[in-house]
Amino acid sequence: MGRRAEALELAVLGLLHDAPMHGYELRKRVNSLLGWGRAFSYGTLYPALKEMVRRNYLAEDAPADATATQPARSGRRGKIVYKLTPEGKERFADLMAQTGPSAWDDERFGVHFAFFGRADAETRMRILLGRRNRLQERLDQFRSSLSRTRERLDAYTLELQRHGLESVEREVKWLDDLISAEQASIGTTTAQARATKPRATAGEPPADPTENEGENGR
Amino acid sequence: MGRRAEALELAVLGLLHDAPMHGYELRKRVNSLLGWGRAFSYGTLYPALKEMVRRNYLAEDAPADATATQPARSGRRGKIVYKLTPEGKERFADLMAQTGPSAWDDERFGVHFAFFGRADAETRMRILLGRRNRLQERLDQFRSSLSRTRERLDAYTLELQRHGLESVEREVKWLDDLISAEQASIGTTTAQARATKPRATAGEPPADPTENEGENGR
DNA sequence: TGCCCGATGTATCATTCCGATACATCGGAT
DNA sequence: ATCCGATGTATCGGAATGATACATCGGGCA
Repeated sequence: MGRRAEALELAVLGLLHDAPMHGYELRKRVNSLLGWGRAFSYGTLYPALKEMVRRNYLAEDAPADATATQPARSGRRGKIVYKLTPEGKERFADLMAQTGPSAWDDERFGVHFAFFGRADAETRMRILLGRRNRLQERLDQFRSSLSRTRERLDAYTLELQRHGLESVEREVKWLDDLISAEQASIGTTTAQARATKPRATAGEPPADPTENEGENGR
Repeated sequence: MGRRAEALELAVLGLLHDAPMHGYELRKRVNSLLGWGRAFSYGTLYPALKEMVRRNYLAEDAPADATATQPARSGRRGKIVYKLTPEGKERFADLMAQTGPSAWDDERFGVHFAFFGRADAETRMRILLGRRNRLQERLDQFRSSLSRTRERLDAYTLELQRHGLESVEREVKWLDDLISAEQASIGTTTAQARATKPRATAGEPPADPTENEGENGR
């Protein structure tokens, strides 16, 4: 199926879990959900949506808007609202429950993480751990290959390498913090509304006192 | 031609500038040069190499290795060493001198930066500035879109957003530092071998929004 | 001595994916 | 009144990937 398409499928399923949407908005949401990464194009989204309808994960729905009576207007190209079917919910649950490399993959980890609120604690932990280990591994072989060829690099190339390394290191640290937070919350939670936030670092950047945190709503 | 292919072309040209190589090693070097990003596959590399040979940027060369005499062995699939032609050097210089979005693009910035040592100071500065502004812009619209929909996000999604934001902010800071370093070295250097390293973490932050080409991504 | 195996090496191809574009409607600014 | 940018659905040529095939080589080891 292709890793990327799989990530897209999960993202669509997850977003439609909250509310029905049409393609245009879906695309914006998916791409802002993953923010940083490469954006999905319509050439990927629409075929994917069709396939998902075909498999009965989604249902199309053309809402009768204000202009109620729309008779046999053939060439009419109306808005199409997609919503989740029960099969779609099931599919989402299946995909979320996966803990193999297909979950901590570069392409797919972000989507999985975004919907962690709908996964169980054990799954979360396995994915976090898997992701962390993969990055750590990559870090190690990168470092060793660097030390083998360091002498012949000019200053800019070297700086690029250093910066890349630092980024991945930071990523690992982020994951470590998240893992700690998860572990802490396992101890304190059994059948009770959890209030612990996954945020465990002492950051200040946004300077923006928000109270959000409904934990996972719906 | 495709952004990605262009990045690959520049990387190949730049690497062969130092020493001839064959495809296998070329691929390893290119991919470790960019480290973090997506790796190029052979299905991309070999066709690209052929095209570059066709355009006369590269010359193939089957070196007579230690086992000197290799007679009319027909089906022999030998190693192919690629080396830069004068046209190739020219092409490299042309690509490096570009300062449009095609230089500070997500795909291409890294390669350009890696070979900054062979670009002049003015080009370096323009690319750095362009890249910085592009990221800053992306940051702004991301922040505003976040504040518009913040209330309905669950904790994990929010954390993902926050982390993405932080990464880009850090990237901008990195660029700011590099820009400061470049500016400092402009003052002290005219027609002299520069020994200053690009790394100098005493940034004079943004200060001045110079001209920018905006070009939008998603 | 022979054999196996992982690294090196070149090459291709079906499938997947992107980027550009076409087409259409709508609300708001001038 | 009309222009224009945002919203919206859809497709297609071509670019890129991931998998695979094929081949050589050096070294470990029974």
